[in-house]
Amino acid sequence: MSALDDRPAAANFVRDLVIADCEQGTFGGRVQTRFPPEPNGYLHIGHAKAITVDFDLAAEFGGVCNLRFDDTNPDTEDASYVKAIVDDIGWLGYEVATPLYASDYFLQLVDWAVLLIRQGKAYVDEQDGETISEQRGGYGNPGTESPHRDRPIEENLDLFARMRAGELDEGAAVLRARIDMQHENMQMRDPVMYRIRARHHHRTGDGWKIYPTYDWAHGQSDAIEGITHSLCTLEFDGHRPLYDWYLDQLADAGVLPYEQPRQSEFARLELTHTVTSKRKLLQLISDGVVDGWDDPRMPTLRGLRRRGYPAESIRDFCRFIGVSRTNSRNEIELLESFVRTRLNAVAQRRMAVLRPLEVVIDNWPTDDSGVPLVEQVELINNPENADDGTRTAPFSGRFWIEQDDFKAEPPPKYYRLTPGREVRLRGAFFVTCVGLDTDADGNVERVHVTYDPETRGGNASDGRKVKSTMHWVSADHAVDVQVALYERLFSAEIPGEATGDVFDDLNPNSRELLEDCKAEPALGDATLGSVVQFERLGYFAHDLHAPLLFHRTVGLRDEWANIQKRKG
RNA sequence: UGGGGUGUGGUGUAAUUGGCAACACGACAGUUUCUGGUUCUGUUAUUAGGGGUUCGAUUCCCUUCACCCCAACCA
Repeated sequence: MSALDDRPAAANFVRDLVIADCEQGTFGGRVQTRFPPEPNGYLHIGHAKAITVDFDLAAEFGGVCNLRFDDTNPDTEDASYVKAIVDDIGWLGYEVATPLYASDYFLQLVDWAVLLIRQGKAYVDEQDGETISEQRGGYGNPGTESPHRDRPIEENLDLFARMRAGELDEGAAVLRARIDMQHENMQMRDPVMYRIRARHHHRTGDGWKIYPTYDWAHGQSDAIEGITHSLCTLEFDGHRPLYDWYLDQLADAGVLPYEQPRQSEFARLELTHTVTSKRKLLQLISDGVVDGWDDPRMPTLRGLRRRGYPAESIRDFCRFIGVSRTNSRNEIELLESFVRTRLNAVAQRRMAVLRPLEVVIDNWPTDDSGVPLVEQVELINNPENADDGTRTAPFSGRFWIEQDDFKAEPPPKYYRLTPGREVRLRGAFFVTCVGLDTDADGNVERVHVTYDPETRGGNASDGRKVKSTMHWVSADHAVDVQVALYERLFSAEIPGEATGDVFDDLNPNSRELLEDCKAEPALGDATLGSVVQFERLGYFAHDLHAPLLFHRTVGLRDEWANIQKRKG
């Protein structure tokens, strides 16, 4: 654990609740949480918040957090997602001893359902879904009771057994809790506990013909595992009375193995310029807007990872934004600031030129046969970390600079290379612009400079200063690389706010692939997946597979860009 | 239409439960610097509105308003 991880957990209402429970001995001093994803999609930044809250809270109070797959709907779930989710959680930095599955409790759940039937608290309803829905009533109007609501217990037992045995067709019947069709909370109007679904399940195979609903499975799974604090998002707030009702019945029957767990809800994470809805992420892929779940523009953990976001920075962010019940949306800039903070400390510096402009040193020395001499200059790997040491880079009479770093006619406050001005080439020499070559259209093709041999290493012996230090890459030694530049996937802060359709706010320039970039030779020794800083440009991640492809993780804070933006 | 939830700067969270509204991001102005990065400093708020109780209210009471969630055999 690094220094940033040591900061005390921020105050929040859930943590206060846990502290109060510990003081009062509510759960015998135990704290146990769970993260319950449904294995039907990939984890994204929103899940990262839930994971961080669930795992950190348990860890802080000496408890454990279970990873439990909520695999109660065989229609959409798949084993491949299970694997990816376990993998992503591990990458985020959390240890999962053994993944658990709601499907492991199917037998227990059925036993408990039978218990409720015997107590007259559940019944089989043979009406179709549409009828049941109509009878549920609406906001303000009470529901009406099913004609099957008062059928004899033996009949319910028999019908439920037949549902389970596969003797009834899909949709022919459901098991319902017998609560209150007049209840002002819709969730309490005799909710469905089981539906008939003769499907293959990724873990239980073809044995089950009925599957429990979320509400019936979730709280009971919590109880079986000994969960104390069942944390979920705000939209489940209305389900809490039902969560408690089921557990109350089982507690009254004396069958719960642990203290009765409690559910608390907090606001989900929303980010500006980002969508996290599973449906919309899927559509981005199927429409070909992005390349897949791990496209560096995706808010998925796999995407962020490929983009170069350190797992620690995601955790820092999730810890910092807090836990509350206020619907809110965090600025993506905050996430990026945590990424920069982490990367600034650990990323080694390298030089690369994205849009090359050739510079020739007119007074550079040659050997007897007219070949330019080559100097090796020493460069610091990371000014933030002396232990990273130094490296050398070749320097000769021709090099590349960024097109942006030269202006024939400089705008106000521009202090990079311009005719007549002297600048420093990082770690090398001072050079002064003495001329330029242009093509037929007047575009700058090449810049001519002279260098001062007395400035070797980057300092003038007479102590004179220059306004600007620029990065460069020796033209005769450059490594050709490709760089993918990324901007926000959605240009609007709140995608879809204006028209109702998030896809109207897609940024057409979310990716720009630069094929003709020049990098210093040290970049040739790629460590796949690692992140470096290209000096003055930003942080760039080596692709996981292609050694000479770099993804821009995030740019450096750029005051010059702000100055230009302000001028419009 | 009924029920539930939430309102603190541009943004997100705090405030020892009635005592100078704090932290961070962003923005702006400086500082430092061989990265227009980093560092450091400063500026950026009548706590949704209106009443009340009190010496004193983000906190307690009344009231108005705004936003979010709920009528899947999804989770």
